[in-house]
Amino acid sequence: MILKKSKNKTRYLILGLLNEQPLSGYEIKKLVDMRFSFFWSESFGQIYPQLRKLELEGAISKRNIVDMENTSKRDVKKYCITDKGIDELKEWLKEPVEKEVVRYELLLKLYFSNNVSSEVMLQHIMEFQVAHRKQLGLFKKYQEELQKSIDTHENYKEVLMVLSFGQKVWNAYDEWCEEMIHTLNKK
Amino acid sequence: MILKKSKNKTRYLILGLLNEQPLSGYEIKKLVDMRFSFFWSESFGQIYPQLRKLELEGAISKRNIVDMENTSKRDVKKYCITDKGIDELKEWLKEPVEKEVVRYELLLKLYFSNNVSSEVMLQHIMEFQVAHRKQLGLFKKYQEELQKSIDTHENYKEVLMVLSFGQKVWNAYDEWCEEMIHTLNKK
DNA sequence: GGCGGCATGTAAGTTGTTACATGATTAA
DNA sequence: TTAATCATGTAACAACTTACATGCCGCC
Repeated sequence: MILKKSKNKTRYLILGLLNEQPLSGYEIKKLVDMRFSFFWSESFGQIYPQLRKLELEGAISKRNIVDMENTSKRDVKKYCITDKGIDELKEWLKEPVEKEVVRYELLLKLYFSNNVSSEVMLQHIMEFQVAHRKQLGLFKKYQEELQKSIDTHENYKEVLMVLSFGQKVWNAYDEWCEEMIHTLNKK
Repeated sequence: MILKKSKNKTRYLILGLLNEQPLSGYEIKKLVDMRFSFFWSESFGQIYPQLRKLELEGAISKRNIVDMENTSKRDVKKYCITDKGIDELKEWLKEPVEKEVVRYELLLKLYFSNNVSSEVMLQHIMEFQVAHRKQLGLFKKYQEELQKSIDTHENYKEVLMVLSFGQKVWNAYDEWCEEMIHTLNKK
């Protein structure tokens, strides 16, 4: 009987984030959208059920907070990581990284694009460039912000490395787009 | 009543490939694994049912071939694209490209890696580099091969553009790995 | 005789998205 | 008062993987 390991990365994403600070499901979603969106994504439909599962298994614990701070009566469900959860996170960090999932619809279309006028591909590539340039601008902003708060971040070096990856790769995207736009315009 | 468009890209992958030449399900899988693996993937569990669906809808047609060429009696199911299929392919090519799916487990681990010794991340990054360097070497080989058979490829320009994307991005991966290995070794 | 590749397919399970329901609070 | 945002959740669906079943062929 082989023990099947969970391929569900949502689990470890939650553990990783809760290891920094207690969070609610909603806050996790927002954090991922803001910080991780260029290399990761999650939906509520994944987060909430996984939170329940992790709690049942004792990897995280729930604290119903009646929010003393701002006198609002709404109770937010904040989750904290447990020792068991920390252990599981560390185990996962040591395991080999699985091959990343990438699916570029742009390249699929480009490959088959001899069936369509070159203006169409030009348009697609220009849109791709605009979308990714927006992200490219954000990397610098994040890096500067991070510099200001080096002391409060125990993992600022790691975050810088992640941002550096983004910058390098998104820069490659941009250069490629420039070349392709040039090529297609000559046609 | 809003018409829901198929987000299932397998459909268009099949149409695109069959527009070049008639193929069997098995051949489609092999082709994707060889040519597209750096930006796309498909499994048999996606291909075969989609072939059936496309045939029922009249976008492709089946030819049971008794394989005259090599005297084997096995019948291979070769599929051809129909005019209806060509129309659908062209329509799809014109539609805006959806945001690509990317999920880098490596970056997720890196982000949380202050909880684990730096040797662990060093190992992960080195493995990432080796795997991607292998692909980086293939790009050049493909380009050279393509040069030899320019005349027989009506879409060689498009293929070159796709390969150029791979080269630029995989090169960025490699540079980033080099830097990170350097940084982590100093620790 | 057995193994690997060719070839087609399906069933079960997992993963992930989307749309919706609910309701409170906040800001225009 | 109406829209947006906060906040939690679920149900239905869609997409995708994995493992298996089947059987042929060729080769060592």
